Amino acid sequence: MAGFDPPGRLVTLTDVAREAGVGESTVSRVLRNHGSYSKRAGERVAEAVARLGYVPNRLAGSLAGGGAGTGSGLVGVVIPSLANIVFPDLLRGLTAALDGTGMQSVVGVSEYDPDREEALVAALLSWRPEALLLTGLEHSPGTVSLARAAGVRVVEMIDTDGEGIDRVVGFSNRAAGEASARHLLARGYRRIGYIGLDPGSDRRGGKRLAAFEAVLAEAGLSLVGREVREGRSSAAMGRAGFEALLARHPDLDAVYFANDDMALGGWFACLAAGLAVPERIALFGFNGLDFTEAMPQPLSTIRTPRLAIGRAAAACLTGDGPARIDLGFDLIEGATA
Amino acid sequence: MAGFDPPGRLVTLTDVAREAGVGESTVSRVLRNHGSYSKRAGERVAEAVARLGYVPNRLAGSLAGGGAGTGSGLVGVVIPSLANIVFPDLLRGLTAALDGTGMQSVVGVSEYDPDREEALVAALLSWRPEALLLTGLEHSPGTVSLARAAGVRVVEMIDTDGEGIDRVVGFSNRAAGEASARHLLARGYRRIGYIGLDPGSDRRGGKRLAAFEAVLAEAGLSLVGREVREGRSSAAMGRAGFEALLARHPDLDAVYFANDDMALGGWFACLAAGLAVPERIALFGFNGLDFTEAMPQPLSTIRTPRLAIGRAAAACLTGDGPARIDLGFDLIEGATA
DNA sequence: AACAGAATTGGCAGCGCTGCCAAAGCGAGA
DNA sequence: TCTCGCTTTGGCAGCGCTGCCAATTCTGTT
Repeated sequence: MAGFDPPGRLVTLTDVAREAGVGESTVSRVLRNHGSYSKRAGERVAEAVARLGYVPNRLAGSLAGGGAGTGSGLVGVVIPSLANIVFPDLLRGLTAALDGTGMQSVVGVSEYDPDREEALVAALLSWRPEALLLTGLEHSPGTVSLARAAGVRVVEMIDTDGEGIDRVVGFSNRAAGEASARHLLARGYRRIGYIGLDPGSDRRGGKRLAAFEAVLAEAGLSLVGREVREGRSSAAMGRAGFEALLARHPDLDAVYFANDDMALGGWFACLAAGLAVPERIALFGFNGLDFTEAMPQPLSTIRTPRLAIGRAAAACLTGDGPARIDLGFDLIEGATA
Repeated sequence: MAGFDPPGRLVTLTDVAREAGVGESTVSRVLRNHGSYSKRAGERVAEAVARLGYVPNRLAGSLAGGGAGTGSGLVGVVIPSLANIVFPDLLRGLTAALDGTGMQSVVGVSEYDPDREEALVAALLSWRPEALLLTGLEHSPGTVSLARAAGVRVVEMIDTDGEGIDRVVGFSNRAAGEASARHLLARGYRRIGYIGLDPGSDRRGGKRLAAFEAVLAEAGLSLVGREVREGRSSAAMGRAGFEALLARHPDLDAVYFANDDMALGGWFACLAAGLAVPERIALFGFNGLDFTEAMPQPLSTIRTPRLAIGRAAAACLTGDGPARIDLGFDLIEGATA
């Protein structure tokens, strides 16, 4: 039952031309609706295509279509992870915007490893994509030179704090960190802890934290304690981290989390331990994931424009927009801080 | 600063051959490490590649490489959504398994629309992928005939309840629904409600529900009430649905949710309303998402082998495994039912 | 009916690469 | 030194399609 009608050759454009009784160029023009052709030719070709079940070969089409410039219809995308809904959200915005343009994205997952990112970029470029979408601004030198030499549009998504290769779409993680700190300070919290991931791999989290600490320093404060974990962030990690941190620093009055997943874990921990939030201890997250607003106490967090970033990145591919698009973020006051 | 060194032609294999002072075929053999060549030739080619910054053109490679069979190195994947972490998990398993094989996946998102799925399949097939990975067993006739005519391996993921086109990898949603019902019955719950999505689009959820109801019927019971919502499932939707359902049927003693996100929303609703779980009302989810185990009361749910499905699907592409792989699922007793 | 100008059409080179094949290089035995 | 058998090499056709160009077929005029 495997799908093998003719195990051999697939239907080609030449077959369609023969079947329709027209020339190859005419078929090509009809199929792409490019150039002029008669109504009659259009009908005959459409019939032949239907009869033969022709599926165009875009490998050939892209190869033929003027090597550089005309475009293959592929977009190469590198994201660090699929485990965190943030990146699928990015892809969602992207594919939604790409839908109907005839472009497809080829996705690589770097697992936060710059070397792997470089390998992926090389692999993706071998498909001669029309554009390359990367995540963040930190890349290996090899990645940068590959991207530059490719002669295609390069869009770096999410982070706007630094120099980009070509186009940059995102928001300022630094500003997000600062806003978080200012919010906590304004609410009167002074004994603040942090729970996050290894800044070596979580570059953007590291930027937020640095900005957060800078604001604390301005106020003559510093983090009371921090708990940094390795691996994939999760509610379980957030809960364990929170419990460990609170055991070390029972006098904390607020905790800043690297993201909402971990913050949810922290909230679970409070619930389990009977700690009043935010009276006994305040929680502040990052990302503004869907579930936060359904919580009995909506999580105080920062909502990032993930879909919009994906969409804007797609828009960059075609238009000649600005080199840098800052989509900002929203501070969600919530009820946990 | 855009990445445009030579706005015109990119480096080709012919350039490398000239630079290295060897023939094109030799370069090709060296680069693919296929066929025999001297050590000296290998070195000269490697140097020339490095010097020129050559990136192979796989469009051309795949086109040349014996049309059918030799393989393009692309895998076409269609998933219904990126908004639900379940499908990124699938991709994660897949890309992890594909990593190092030189294959890349091209992903399309159908948004649960069979027509869109068909369009995506056609679009993906135009890249002459080596395999086509679909989600679920329900497809439009057009999708099925396209897939069959393509002459490539077709793998349908997640659901094993029904006939597949070629290969099927997943678990039985029917069995999952039955297991959920048996669990609730065994725990003594009798007045059970359901909160889920429109079964027209959520086919697999519909299968689970049907099986769930069949088990209830065997025990002489039926669902006390159900709340079916449209759109993207979320904790907020689960919470709203739960509150609506409970308002209509205050005597419910358990609720079966279409997935964990909605169940989390239900749990939030209980927390907010001060309803004891599971004493006053029990909650049962589906999927076994990460956060469920970090909850103060771990959610009672069914853990689905999403990563393993992705991995197994990747394994199908190469090997000649069985037509159907059932990876099963785990019932997580949890503490909410 | 003849003609200019526009619309439509087919032929064919070539995109960059791989597979095939024949030619060349090489070492060892006669 | 010459020949045999193996390894290594380069040339070239062709994958399926598109772009270009010249040929052909219309149109509306005069």
